[in-house]
Amino acid sequence: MAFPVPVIVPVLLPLPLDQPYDYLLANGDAPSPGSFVVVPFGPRELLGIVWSRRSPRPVATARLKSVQTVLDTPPLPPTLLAFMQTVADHTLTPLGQVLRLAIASTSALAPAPLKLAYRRGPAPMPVKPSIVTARVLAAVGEVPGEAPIVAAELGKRAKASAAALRQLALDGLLQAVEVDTDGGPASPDPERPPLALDPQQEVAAAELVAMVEAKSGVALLDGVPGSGKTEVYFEAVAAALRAGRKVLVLLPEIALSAQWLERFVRRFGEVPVAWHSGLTSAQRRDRWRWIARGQAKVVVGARSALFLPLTDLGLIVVDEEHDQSFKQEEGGIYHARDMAIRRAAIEGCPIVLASATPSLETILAAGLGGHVEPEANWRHLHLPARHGTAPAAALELIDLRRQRPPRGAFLSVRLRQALQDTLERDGQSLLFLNRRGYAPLALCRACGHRFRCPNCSAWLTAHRLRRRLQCHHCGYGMPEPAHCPSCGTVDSLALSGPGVERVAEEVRQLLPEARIAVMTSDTVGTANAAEALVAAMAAREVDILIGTQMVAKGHHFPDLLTVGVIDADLGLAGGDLRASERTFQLLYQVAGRAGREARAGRVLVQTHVPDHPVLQALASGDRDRFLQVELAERQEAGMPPLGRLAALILSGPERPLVEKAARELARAAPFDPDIRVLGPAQAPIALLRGRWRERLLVKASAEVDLQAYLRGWLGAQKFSSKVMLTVDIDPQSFF
DNA sequence: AGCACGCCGACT
DNA sequence: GTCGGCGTGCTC
Repeated sequence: MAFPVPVIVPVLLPLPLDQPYDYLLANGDAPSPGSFVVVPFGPRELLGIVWSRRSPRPVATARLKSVQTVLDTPPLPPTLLAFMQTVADHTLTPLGQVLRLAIASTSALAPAPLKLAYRRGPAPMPVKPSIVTARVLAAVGEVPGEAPIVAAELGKRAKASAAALRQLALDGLLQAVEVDTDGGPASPDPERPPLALDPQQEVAAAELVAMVEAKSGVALLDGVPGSGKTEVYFEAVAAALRAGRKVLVLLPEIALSAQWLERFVRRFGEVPVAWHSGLTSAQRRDRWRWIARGQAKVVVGARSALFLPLTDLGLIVVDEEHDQSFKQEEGGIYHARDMAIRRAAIEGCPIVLASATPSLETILAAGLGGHVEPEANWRHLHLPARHGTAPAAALELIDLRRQRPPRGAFLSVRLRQALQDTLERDGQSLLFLNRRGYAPLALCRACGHRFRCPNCSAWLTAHRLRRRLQCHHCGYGMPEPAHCPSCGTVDSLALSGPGVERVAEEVRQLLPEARIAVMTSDTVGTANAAEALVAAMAAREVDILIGTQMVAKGHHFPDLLTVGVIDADLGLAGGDLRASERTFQLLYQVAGRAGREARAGRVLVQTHVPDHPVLQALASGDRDRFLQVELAERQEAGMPPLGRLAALILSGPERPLVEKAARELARAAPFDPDIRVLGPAQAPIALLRGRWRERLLVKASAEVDLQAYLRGWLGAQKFSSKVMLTVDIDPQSFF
């Protein structure tokens, strides 16, 4: 008989700590790594997980505290633990902070509460039952011991109140029981007939299926909007399901729409398990448990789904892989696409990156740029043709320097005519302007005072509908002022520049009979509202849709004939590293909305710089030429993806302290011939949410171990507690 | 991340 | 004379 020997278990806590702490467990067997435990930590009690390796700096056994509880929640799988370590190493984020991403919510760990239900009780049927009693007894069935019915459901079916049911239970006519109603998710069926694919799609699908069978590989699935990328990767999903393995599909939050789910249901008969920020805590709890228990076969979610405890993964898909929203900027900075590639490697499964406008990183790795050989195990699957026979939309640049819109207006004559013409031909139009609100600048007509945010270095945007001035970087807002706070002049507010609300106003004056809708995060706050507007558009209840980048994402509107881009130059300003790439992707996606079925569409792009390479590439429809030029430029500048980059951001409420810390940090940078440290310089938005920001850029050649260099440098640094350092590996934007 | 312990200003 | 500010440091 074995004596219960106390074991030492390392426990990782969801705090910004880089190491597990050791605890004692009194009764023998150590729980497996990934198990959930509650431990005392200083004066408090915390939820943590058993980690896979001991703390590197052991503490005397006598000083160890004991694990308080081992929860019976399924442990996080070993592959997820390995993945968490990888993410921590790559992003220089403390391991414990990465754990926070994997523990969706504490309530996820509680089992679903049991529900009150009733079945037929032992008491005999009364001779003269009341009407309600008769209805209830008819609903539950005659025989005691039949399957119980959940109280709420029974009440609804028999039109009986909760009190009436309670009374019947007291009388013994009903018997109250508690039931577990969590039956798990529906199972998508891979054996249903696949959707019709054309020969090129068949070829791509077969390659993906082969990758699923080989359990490895990275594929760029590259095809214009409407080329059927989704249907193609569905066949890889089916192959993984047939092999009894599971699938994770990552989508940008906004793309996780009813339209995507409908297509999935059409192929697989059931909905997948969706994971996104809009779930209620009960939904989150149930779904997390389905996934942890291995019941969820297909999980589709936004970037946070990457940390779900899926086991037996047979395939990961990152759809719209170029999308900016895959880059998480708060609470641990990581890029979901890059991390998904690492998770696939750890899980031993292939990964598909789908996009009509792939990121330069993906283009380069797939060997498409012609700059370098493709990385081993990468392949490029091209879907050139549009599914169906829609002709590609013609794209026309409108030179605003020559075709100046009327004073105070933002639509050129050419664009106005196109809208009118489209309306007369009974087609739909879409106007794109990546600017919320009415006007990006509010000023006093009398003294020129400009309204700015007190917490950020940014102007306030005027929102006419709400009659407010609003900061788009923090929550600050104020009512539209009746008089100027600077000179006191009454009614002197002038609104300058266009926002979508103002464009809507202009269109309304121009075409009073048109049905107009505005789609921005202000007008459609929830996923459901966005869904409803998309449905209204698809049902031809809207003639002209005006929106921000929300409208650029994969919606399908068959009668959309005209797409107008109000200001193509917006994204090009600012000298951002990825300005060209982003603008190209966004405008290409917007343009892809036009004329997707039988009728030819047209795309009109207003610009002041029609000669800009991005716009020339768009006009010629030559995506690959744009990629060549852009890659060559990045190579010249030593910028990603041909070089490596990290941004160090110091921030804090006191400007001098932040500046001093930044200077000292730069001075402490170790010398390395392959690395250049630039800065410090003020971040483009120097004041953000009340914090001053200074930035350093670390540039290295592609072969350098940037993380090792940064660890060596930053590990030795001490900061005042009023200054915070954020490390952004492979920064996407410079804000 | 909390929370405690530790040194300098305005109050019962 | 204390109450309390938040700056530094620790938590197995």
